[in-house]
Formats: sequence, C-alpha cells, structure tokens
Amino acid sequence: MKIASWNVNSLKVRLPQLTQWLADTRPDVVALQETKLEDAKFPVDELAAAGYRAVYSGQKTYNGVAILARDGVHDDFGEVVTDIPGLHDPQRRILAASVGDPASGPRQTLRVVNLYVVNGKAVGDEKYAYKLDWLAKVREFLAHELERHPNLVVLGDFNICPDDRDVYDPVAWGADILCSPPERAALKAITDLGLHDSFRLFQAEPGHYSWWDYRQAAFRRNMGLRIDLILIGDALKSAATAAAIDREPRRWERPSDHTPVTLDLDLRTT
DNA sequence: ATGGTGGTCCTACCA
Repeated sequence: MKIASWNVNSLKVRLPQLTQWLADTRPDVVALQETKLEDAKFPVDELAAAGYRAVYSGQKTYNGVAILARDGVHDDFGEVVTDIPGLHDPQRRILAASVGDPASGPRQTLRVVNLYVVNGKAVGDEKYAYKLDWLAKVREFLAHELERHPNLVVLGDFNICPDDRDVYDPVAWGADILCSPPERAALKAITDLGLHDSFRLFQAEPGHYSWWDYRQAAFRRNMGLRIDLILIGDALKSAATAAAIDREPRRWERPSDHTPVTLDLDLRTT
C-alpha cells in the first residue's frame, strides 16, 4: 500500500492539484496539513468523487489536518484522536486514525498519526518554546500509541530538518529555526522511541527536499529543505519497499510550497 | 538588505 503526506497550504486553493495528484498516484492513505478549513467546509463530496473518505480536524485560517483513505482501504478510521492528552491547544495540528491494508484486509491495520508540527518562527521566540513543548508532549503521546499499535506510521510536516543532508546550504542555514540542535534533539527523542525516517532507509544522499520557499525562485534553484517525513515503527521496517519525494506537483500552476512524500509498504509478509 | 512570495482575510499574521 502507498502512504503519503502533503502540506497543501490551503485545501480550498489546492483541491484541484490534490485531486489531480490522487488520480495520478492513487495512494491508499494521505495525510494532509495546513488545510486551513473549518470542518463544516471540508470538501467531503469532492474527495468522495475522487474516491476517498476523510477524517479531519480543522480551523479557520490556520493549521488543520486530515487523513484520506482510498475507497477499498478496509474499515472505518477506528479511534480518531484530535488532541494531545494533557495539552490544551486550540491549534488543530494532530490527527490519529486507523486504516486497514487493502491487500490483507482487517488482518493488517495501520495506526496513522498525522502531525503538523509548530513552525516556531525563530530560535528563542515564544513560538519556539511552544514548538519544543508541543514536541515533548507529542513524544509522550507517541510512546503510548506505539505500545498499543506496533504498526505505527507517524507522518506530516515536521518543520525540522533531521540533519544537514536535508538542507540546501547547511553552513548558511546554521542553527537557525528548523535546524537548531534543540529541535533536532526533540525529533531524535521521537525517533528514539523506535521510529525510522523511512526516506533514509532508501536514500542516503543529500539534496532531496520536500519544501522550497515561494521567494527567490527557491524551487528553480533547488534551495529546499526536507521537513516532510514518514516515520515507521520497527514492526513496519521490513514491510517498507520504497520511499520517494514527488517533485512534480511543485512544478504545477499555483503550487503548495511543499510537495508530497510517499512510502510503499508490503504488509502481506509481516 | 527583516527584503522577497503566497494564503487568509481586508489588516496584519503566519509560513
């Protein structure tokens, strides 16, 4: 099955690009970030016409997350979680749900946790403190999820470059926001739970990015960052067959500043 | 060079 994550930067604006990409790629599960839509305005009918069911947790103007499941992906979404236990946060940044593998039906279930990690603005900003606190509380939640669901996928816009290979100019970027040591330590604390950056199971080279600033022709110059990640638990490591970043939608008209990232899993042998 | 572009909503805020 194919799993994907895409920060669409407004689902209202990007719905044509999303439905085009769904038709081209036919992913089984898609995590969306920055939908920027209240739940009442979520395009349920348009996505149903595209062959997808959805769960979503949105708000007006900012943030907002959703999980899409292709028709044929087994069962409902299980226990849907929209809030981090112990964190009273009006910002809609987390959504957890369960999906069945279309190839093996109810025998193989994936737990999917979709994250839109806080950006943080700048090191030392109050939003930066919020980011580190948010990540620490997410880590506790993920530890709990991993205990209950070994087939865990944690994906989304992490707003952190895991290491210097994920930065177009690591010297110039230095320890600024998205690359600072405390942010990287917070991400490592999450991966140390036993979650693997699936892209790095297949590609060790630098220069592969998932986000390019709208300014300064950054995409044309490949001045990007890899901040959109699909983490998988130990139990899923042997099921991973391919990981990719699909740069194509970034070339389309009126693109998101992020492009989709994907992971292929073969659960039939696990 | 605190610039530049884009989304949301009309004045800044966020990324």
